[in-house]
Amino acid sequence: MSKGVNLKELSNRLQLSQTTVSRALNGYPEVSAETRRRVAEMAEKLGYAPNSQARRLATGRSMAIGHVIPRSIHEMMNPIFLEFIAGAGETYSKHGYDMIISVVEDDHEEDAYRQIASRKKADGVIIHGPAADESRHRLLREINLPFVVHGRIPGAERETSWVDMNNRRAFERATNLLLDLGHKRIALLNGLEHMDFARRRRVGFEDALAARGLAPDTGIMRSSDMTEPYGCDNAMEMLRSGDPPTAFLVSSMISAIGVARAIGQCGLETGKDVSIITHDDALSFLPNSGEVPIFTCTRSSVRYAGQRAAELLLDHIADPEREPSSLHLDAELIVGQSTGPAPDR
Amino acid sequence: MSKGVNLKELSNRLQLSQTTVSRALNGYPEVSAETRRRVAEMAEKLGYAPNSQARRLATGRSMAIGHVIPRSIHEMMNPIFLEFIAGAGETYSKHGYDMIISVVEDDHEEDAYRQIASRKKADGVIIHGPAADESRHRLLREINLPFVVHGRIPGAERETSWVDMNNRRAFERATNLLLDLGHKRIALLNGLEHMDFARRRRVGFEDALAARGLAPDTGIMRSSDMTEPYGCDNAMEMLRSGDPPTAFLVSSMISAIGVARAIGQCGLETGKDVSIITHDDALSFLPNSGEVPIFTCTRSSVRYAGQRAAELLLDHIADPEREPSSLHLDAELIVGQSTGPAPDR
DNA sequence: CCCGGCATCCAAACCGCTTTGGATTTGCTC
DNA sequence: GAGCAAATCCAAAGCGGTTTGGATGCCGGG
Repeated sequence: MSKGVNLKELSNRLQLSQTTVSRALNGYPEVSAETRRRVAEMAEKLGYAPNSQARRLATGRSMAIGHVIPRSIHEMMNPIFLEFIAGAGETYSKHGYDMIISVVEDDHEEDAYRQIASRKKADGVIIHGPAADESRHRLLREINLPFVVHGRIPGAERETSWVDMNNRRAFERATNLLLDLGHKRIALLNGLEHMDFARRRRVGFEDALAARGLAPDTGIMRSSDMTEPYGCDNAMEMLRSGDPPTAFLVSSMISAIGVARAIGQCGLETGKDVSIITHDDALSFLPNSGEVPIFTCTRSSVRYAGQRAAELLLDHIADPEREPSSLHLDAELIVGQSTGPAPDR
Repeated sequence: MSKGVNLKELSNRLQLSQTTVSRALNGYPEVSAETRRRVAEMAEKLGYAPNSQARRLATGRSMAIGHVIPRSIHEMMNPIFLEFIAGAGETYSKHGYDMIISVVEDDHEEDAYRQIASRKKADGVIIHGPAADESRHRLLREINLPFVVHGRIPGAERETSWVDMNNRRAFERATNLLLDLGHKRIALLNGLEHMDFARRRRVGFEDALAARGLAPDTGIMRSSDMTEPYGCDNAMEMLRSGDPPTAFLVSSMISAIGVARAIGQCGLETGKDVSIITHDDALSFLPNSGEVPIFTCTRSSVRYAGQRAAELLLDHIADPEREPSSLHLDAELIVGQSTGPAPDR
């Protein structure tokens, strides 16, 4: 455990060439078992660890994955992002990769990607929060930087690798559950609809309504950053209107909590007077579990998505010829305490 | 904007030596203005960007800061951590540093630090969530890796650099506010008290009580991971007991939301029947602002703390001889809607 | 006994940049 | 016009690994 031993010194001590020592440590075959043992022993004794910069330079691979996040991300600079990162990070460290995160000014995102590529800072990146009019994938292809999308890029599903949950289907099922419970007037508190995932969720919602011959009422459909007050304020406004909804379909637990607060403040009871279904990203600090979860929800672990997205990316880096491949995660529909039959009018 | 031009090629094209080109680009004085201009122009034209691995190897500085986070962090694997990271990240990119995050198995944390040091992966690290019996600072000192603590290490305040808020004072003031409002029975929902910050908050709470000749009642003091259900369940239990508290002092907005939910479920009104003061880390997705914030709170921006901690660390890396220095942030006490005079009994 | 072949190991080139230690030129002073 | 410092620029030596292209020694086969 001494400090700063490098290859040269280690090989000197062993009376061997750097070549042999390097090979012994990296598991190449042209080294005798006995020599390999000696090398390993001495390396351990001297606390040798290869300098990563030197190795990266020599191999030409940076052994790092980049995540660039704009400074003022809306939806993203939220816990969901961290949870994803945590999942991806597990995969990276398991494979000896580093995770580098660049927080950049909003208008420097493209620059950040270009730098990653030109200065060889990372071997690949992950695209977060694809928008409805996404373009980052073109840039990345142009600069030849491998990537995987968390979410899907509309129109480029075939040609890109991605990991996403089935947003449309999840919200369709959730809506059906509410309809089955007799709810006719269902509010939608969606995320920002310039984001692909929010758009898909909305389609799922509308499809379910349409299947029963119902038309969506834009008067009780909102789209915004999914904060707590967003949920509370909008729910409050709707509940106090002349024709209040009897159920809410919400895109995030955080906002759902706000909705529940509004319901309480109106003297109503969640799950009885008013129902809520929310999407649950299975965030660690916002558990919605227990025998009967607080919220009825569509659930899909973003952390898991992070792990898998990272694996996909590493696969593509290992074999650049590989065809794009994707993972479609299905959200569970879990019945909790926040839903009940529509109240008699 | 072509690809892969390196120094050698660039200097060939310019009919200059690599030395001169390097110097011109890095702003050294021994280059004529005219030459510098030519170099800059050609570099731009060919889209030259120095390979960061090579540069790191040559300079011996990795230009990166490490953050190691255990896989199953409790308190930390929460939005607070991300917000801090975001702040720190801004500072890093402003100074040309990369941020590398290692998510490691809980029992490999020490290993992670040793690797960062021995393989020269980062020039420094930030210690997150110091415990009451912290020891990471010793390890880091031993392996000679510069660091800054987010929080404080009890007993090592002098010898380490840190950025922390005034936890004790904040909770003392909050408690005083409640006492001034006539509350006699105040519950404390604290974070995990093996963490330094939680311990300090508790002391502040107890000090304020003691100053008025009151003894803390451990029957209404809890310490746990600051989740939403934690707040709700514990508040519920206390409110339903024979001698319920009239006010709650809570360590996190997330849990405070849970407390509010419990209050609602008991048919009581927050800010009237029961008061809440929470600490507010100013998380972007949990805004507690507006003319009159929802929660009365002690507020201190962790994002800001992240920025400053990063600056401190970079300063120390730039000048290793520098004495440890620290930043003590003061939390504001902000009155919102969740507090009111103690109800008559 | 010679030779091809395998098992081992090594010297040196290379990755792309920074930096040291001059060499050459230019500009002034006296 | 000599002398000297300042201004410019360059060749080459690292930084610490990986990898190519042999050497060397030892073996059994012919």
